[in-house]
Amino acid sequence: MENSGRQVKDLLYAQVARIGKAVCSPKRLELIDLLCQGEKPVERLAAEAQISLKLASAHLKELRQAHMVEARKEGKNVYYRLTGEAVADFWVAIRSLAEDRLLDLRAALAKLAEHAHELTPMSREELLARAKNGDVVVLDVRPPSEFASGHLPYAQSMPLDQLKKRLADLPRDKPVVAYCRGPFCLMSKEAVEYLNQQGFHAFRFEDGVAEWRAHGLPVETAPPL
Amino acid sequence: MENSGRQVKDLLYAQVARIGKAVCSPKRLELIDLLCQGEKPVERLAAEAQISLKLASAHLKELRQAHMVEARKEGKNVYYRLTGEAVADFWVAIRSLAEDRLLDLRAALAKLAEHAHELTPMSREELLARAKNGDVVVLDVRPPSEFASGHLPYAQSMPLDQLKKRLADLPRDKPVVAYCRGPFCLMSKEAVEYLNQQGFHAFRFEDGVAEWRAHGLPVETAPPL
DNA sequence: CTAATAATCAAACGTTCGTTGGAGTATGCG
DNA sequence: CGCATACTCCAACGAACGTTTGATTATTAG
Repeated sequence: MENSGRQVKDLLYAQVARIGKAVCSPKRLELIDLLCQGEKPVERLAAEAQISLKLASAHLKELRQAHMVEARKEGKNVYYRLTGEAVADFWVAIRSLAEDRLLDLRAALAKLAEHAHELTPMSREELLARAKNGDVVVLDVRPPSEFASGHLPYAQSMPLDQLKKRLADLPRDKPVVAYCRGPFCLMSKEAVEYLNQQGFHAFRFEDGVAEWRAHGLPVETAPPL
Repeated sequence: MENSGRQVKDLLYAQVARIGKAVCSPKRLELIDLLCQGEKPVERLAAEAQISLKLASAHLKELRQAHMVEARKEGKNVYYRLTGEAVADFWVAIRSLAEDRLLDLRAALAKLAEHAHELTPMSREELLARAKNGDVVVLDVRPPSEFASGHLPYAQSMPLDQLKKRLADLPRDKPVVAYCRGPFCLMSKEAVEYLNQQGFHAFRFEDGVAEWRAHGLPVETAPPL
């Protein structure tokens, strides 16, 4: 009786540990972060996480066995996606806990924002209101496919590699706020540094779509233009 | 430049993976679950998780290195506690995700509730309101020390091993709702089965204090009597 | 003081995990 | 058809992990 209780408990905790095992590898976490931006084929995931295709495939298999991602085959490609928003929320939660508890991580993030003035001094709600009014221009500097599968309201797609060619589209008299995949992504930082060099009033917004949605705010999925 | 970006990202994801590593072992998850009930010395943690003292010590060291628990020495004992409510919230979150995604876990939990009528057919808010009115009696069947360090409002302490002696304290004309450490704890199940055998109208409530608090509901820390 | 308790440390075991290389499977193209 | 692409499976390596054993450090009791 006492022993059967132990067996049940071992089984229950072991099941939760399957999720834990899935998120104990840095590369798997990075893949989850990438998949928060929308579904992608293995090849793209491997390239963006800078690992071999084989290794990406192996890690994705682990994530699939934990039912955190699922695959869809289309032509020669296998597209992976998260099994639900709960997985993205969990990624936001574990990253938040790590930021909260691990001083090393907080120090590393602070170093990324060493030019403090580059960080947007606005709350999510304020940004949303001012973007609605047209008081600020919100730029999504991720690749177009990620923009298409979900972006902040009133944001316009401005992939990092097109920024230099499309400077004329941007106002010089209004604040420009750039965001990308989230706090661990460096694309918006790069964009903001370049824009400020060119005389714009540019700020970085740390949220990605996953953080935005996890805090209960709306996300648009159809391109606005 | 591109390479330094990789180094930064590797560092960031590796930090988050420290949290993941801490929660990839079933025993460590069980220790976290136990510590959600309040601080405890190593010996008690080891006994309740049914592992050796040495092994418990080793696992607690891992958790300490992830800054999820901290220790306080008092006399011959070392008392461990969670470093904050965020850790308890995270435990609730990872367990919820596992319940959500892993069919094996859902099946095991359903088997625990095989007598469906034993589960409380009430929301948290409804239970709180009816307990306030005195329409139901809420029993905390955990050990007294855990009750003392935090319990549901209007609950009375009724440790499982004292239940048989104190049956006279319980009403036979009102529903009796018993809770314990949470969904993975079997104490409330045992209590409810016994009470129903004895002719009471007893129900199990799956939440523990951590679940209750994570959903934004109030927790009392001083014993009511 | 010595003896006993509570806990950690150090070493060692078998196991599992991350990663790589090679082979194998399905799909699309010419 | 044959070849290239996209991916998965299998085997193998070293590294890291979970667990146990024995020795070691604090603290209390006698």
